[in-house]
Amino acid sequence: MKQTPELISGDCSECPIRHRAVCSRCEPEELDELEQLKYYRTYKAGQTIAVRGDDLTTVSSVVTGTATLSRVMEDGRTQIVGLLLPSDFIGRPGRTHAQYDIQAISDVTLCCFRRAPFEQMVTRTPHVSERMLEMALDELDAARDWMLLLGRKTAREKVASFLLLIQKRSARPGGEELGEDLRLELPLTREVMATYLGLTIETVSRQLTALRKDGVIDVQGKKVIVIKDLIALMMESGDDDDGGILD
Amino acid sequence: MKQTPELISGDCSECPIRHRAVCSRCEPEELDELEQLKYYRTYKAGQTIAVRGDDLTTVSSVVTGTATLSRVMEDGRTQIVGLLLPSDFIGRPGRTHAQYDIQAISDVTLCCFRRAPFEQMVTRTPHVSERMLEMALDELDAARDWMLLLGRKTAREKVASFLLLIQKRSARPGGEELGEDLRLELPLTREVMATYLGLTIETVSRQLTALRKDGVIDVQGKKVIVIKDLIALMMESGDDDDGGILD
DNA sequence: CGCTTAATTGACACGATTCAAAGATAGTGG
DNA sequence: CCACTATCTTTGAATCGTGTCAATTAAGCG
Repeated sequence: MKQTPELISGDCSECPIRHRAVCSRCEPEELDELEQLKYYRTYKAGQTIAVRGDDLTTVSSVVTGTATLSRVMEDGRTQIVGLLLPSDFIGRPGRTHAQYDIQAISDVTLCCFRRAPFEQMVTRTPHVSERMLEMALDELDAARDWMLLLGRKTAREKVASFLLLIQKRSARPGGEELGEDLRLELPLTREVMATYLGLTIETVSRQLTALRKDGVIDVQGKKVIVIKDLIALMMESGDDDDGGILD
Repeated sequence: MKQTPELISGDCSECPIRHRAVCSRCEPEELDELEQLKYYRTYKAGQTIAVRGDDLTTVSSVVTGTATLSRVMEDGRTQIVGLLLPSDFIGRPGRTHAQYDIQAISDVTLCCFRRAPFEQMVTRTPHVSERMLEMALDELDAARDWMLLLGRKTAREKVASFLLLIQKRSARPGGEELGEDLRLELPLTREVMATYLGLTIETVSRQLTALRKDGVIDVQGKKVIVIKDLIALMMESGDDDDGGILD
């Protein structure tokens, strides 16, 4: 679990998620206000950030690392219902208790705000609430796409869709259309994949093997997957194109 | 498909969804402004309201009736990703194309606004955008709960959960703790149920039969289901309680 | 280099789907 | 008012995909 401790300056203008988080639309003076409220908190990989029912005294943005949102049934069956990546927001106005379990799956840094002052701030600064609405609606779309996957896709389609999701999210903007950003470094175990896809570990493993044998991907060790045939993988995922809906 | 045409006055203060829709927090003068923009549009049961990719020139609130949001795969597999009930909102700021197919499953009346003027209005009236954020986050929670259902629940649990969902939503506020609002009039065919639950029609039918044979429910004709044992049904649904998270 | 944990593979079981047919229901017209 | 018809629902039998349980292999770390 060694990881270079990423030193994060207190200066919001230097923040790696400056342009995407809830604060992305803020004017300099609004940023100043946020800057006074915020503080950082870090979690190690595997650590629990919150469990369902917890009193949420803070809200936060993910600055670095990855966390999962999940729901657990009484008998232990678990479904990951969201992946929290840098710039994603944790908590919501008007809700004092956590609805989901939140776990760090890599080392995570959060930019935290005490809830009450943050909520006051939000009502005063439309730039924050506008951005929060936009982010919430994006998450809603993502959740609904995932519902299609969970409800209707086969195991093979699920795994293919997952690899494409990771590929899209880890793509460095600009440059990868040259073709060779198709090497995925998964920060995730098979268990996390399975829990996200509504499958078992064994099934995920079998589907990866099958895709490898069919020449679509290459599996190198536990954490690296190379997409050998992106077009084929897209076909396997069962997704149609977006019909030109990329507002 | 006969249905008494519900005459809806143009007066927002008389509106059946006045207290729950995006406009619920508006001051009288804000309502006046909305009133000038709005117009009603009706759809018959079964009619398509929008298909994925459509140019959305309007946004709207459901006033009466029920509609579904769904995603369809190329080969026809379909998943309903949301139920639109009175007060639910259709469309989103900053998005010009429909992301989902929208279909009326009963006769539906929408309160419509042309998109551009509505968006301008929203930026000026925080009461609307606040409410939209709240509603979006509620929908997100509902979507995530549904992900647990789709990913991890058995067919029997899915059907039980569905009946409880309908029961909760059709419960008249106050009064049903006397016990006998447990007669559900489903406006839905088995097909809609199946498409919502990620199952086939046959499986839904079998599970309803099984629940009936076990004395949990009673099925009267196609559209009426009586919950004979609510506690048992809750057990069957696989949901734990909410841990006291009812903000 | 060995040890611990994660991942893979295999055999089998079970639940849900598929395909097919019969039964019930609601709407229509005589 | 009843028969007729189209549609929806239920039921049955066989199949297929994924889960379960168990054993083996590989990877990563001290």
